[in-house]
Amino acid sequence: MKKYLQIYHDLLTNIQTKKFKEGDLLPSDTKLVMKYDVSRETVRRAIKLLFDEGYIQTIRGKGSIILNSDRIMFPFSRIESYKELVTTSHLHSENKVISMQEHVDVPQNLLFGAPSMTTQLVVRKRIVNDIPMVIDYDYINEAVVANVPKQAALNSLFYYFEHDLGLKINYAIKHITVEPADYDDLHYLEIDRHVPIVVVRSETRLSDNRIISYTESRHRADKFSSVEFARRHE
Amino acid sequence: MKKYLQIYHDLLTNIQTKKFKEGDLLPSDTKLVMKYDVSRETVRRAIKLLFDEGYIQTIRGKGSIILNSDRIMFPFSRIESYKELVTTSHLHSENKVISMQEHVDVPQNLLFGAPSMTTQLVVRKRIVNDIPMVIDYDYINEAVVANVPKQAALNSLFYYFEHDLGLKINYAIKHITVEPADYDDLHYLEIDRHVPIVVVRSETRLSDNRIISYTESRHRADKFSSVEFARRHE
DNA sequence: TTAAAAAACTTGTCTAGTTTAGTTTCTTAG
DNA sequence: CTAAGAAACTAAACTAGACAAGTTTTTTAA
Repeated sequence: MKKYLQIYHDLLTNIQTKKFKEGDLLPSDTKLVMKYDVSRETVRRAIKLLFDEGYIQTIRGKGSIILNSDRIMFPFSRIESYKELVTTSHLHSENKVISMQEHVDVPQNLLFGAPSMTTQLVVRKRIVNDIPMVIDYDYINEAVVANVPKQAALNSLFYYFEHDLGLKINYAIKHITVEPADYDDLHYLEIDRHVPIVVVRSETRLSDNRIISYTESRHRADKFSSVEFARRHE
Repeated sequence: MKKYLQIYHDLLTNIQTKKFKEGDLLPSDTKLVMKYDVSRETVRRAIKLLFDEGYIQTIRGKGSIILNSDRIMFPFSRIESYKELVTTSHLHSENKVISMQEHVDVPQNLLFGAPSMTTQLVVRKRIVNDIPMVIDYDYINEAVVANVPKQAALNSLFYYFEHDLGLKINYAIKHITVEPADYDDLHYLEIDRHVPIVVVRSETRLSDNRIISYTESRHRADKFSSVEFARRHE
């Protein structure tokens, strides 16, 4: 395990379990250097990660203040935020596979000009506390993943890609719009036609920059909520 | 000027002006070290920034691939994305001040449990290409900023805070929901009642962690669009 | 007692190296 | 000509220092 990630996770756990309280100062670089027996740069990498993700606020000459992290839990600027949301908030969640189909072309409006590819289409419905919340259309690149078993779709596609296939997912670009509900939305989400839909269209890539999937997630807007943390650079 | 920021801006300019083309490799660390006559760590800081913001994809052993940066231009996970959007896309934009009022309490739903404060409320309307797009309710902390002149509200509050007052804006937390239009939305945005509103409620802080403002931005959802870049950490 | 100066902290930036792990290119043996 | 191996490259992680620029605490002088 990389040292700086070890330190990062260690500190993060202390923040999330409130061992380090909001408003308090994190141990200084020097103390962390002594505690973990690493160089200062390594400590600073861990600190930088916490800073970038909005867990702390560093002030020169003073220290690193711990921020309220309860509020920065459910951004969609995280890949697969949905699974995280469900596990961290102890909701009862269910995945239903609506359909699976091989050798499908990716729709033009998902590609944003990129060249097309043959994919396996997985359509799923996510139900939280017995309320249908999201319909996901996943177009999985067949050049990368041969054939997704139904069990993987029921559980988590990302988990299957990373743990079972050993693929490294690296980043995603997400386009967010609000659109009227279409026929399938009405049907699968069991809403009436004046409920708008938050549509998140994304392209996901591996660490070698190959595209693994295109996804269209359709959330019922009345139940939709997201929190973003934005830091300013000079 | 900090060296790593200098290098960062230099490289970014080359990417944005397409001098470095999509799919090409950035000059290697060693070459950049020679070009800018700095240490490798300094080069790597600049590279890291580009990486974090989604401009490049680094692959160990290979190099740093330049990604398509046209698509990662308009996220709301940037503070004051609106001004950026307008300037980079050469739209004709106008700011109208609807009202200004001193000694106002911040509404409960904007505070998220934080203690209240006295603020100056500035209500504005943003018009792009003659279409009213957003209503902004800015509650500006009177303990930080004495009295905002109307001219600053007409131009840009952030510009006024940073350039005229020398304040350093550091980060913001943004809550995004979709809600039905209220009476003021219908009136000021000139829409009818079935157009939903994307509501972005945010808290903005300075680099010393003081709150400078709470903002509620109400966008007409049919014209709303955002792009988020999400990188995965282990 | 008070106020100024000094010391001891803090984070931020930077240097100059090493080792590790991965990719690409060239060379060499068959 | 081909395939295997070596060499030359690439980024990633880490070390051990330096000095700068702030804040806080302690000491000193009036």
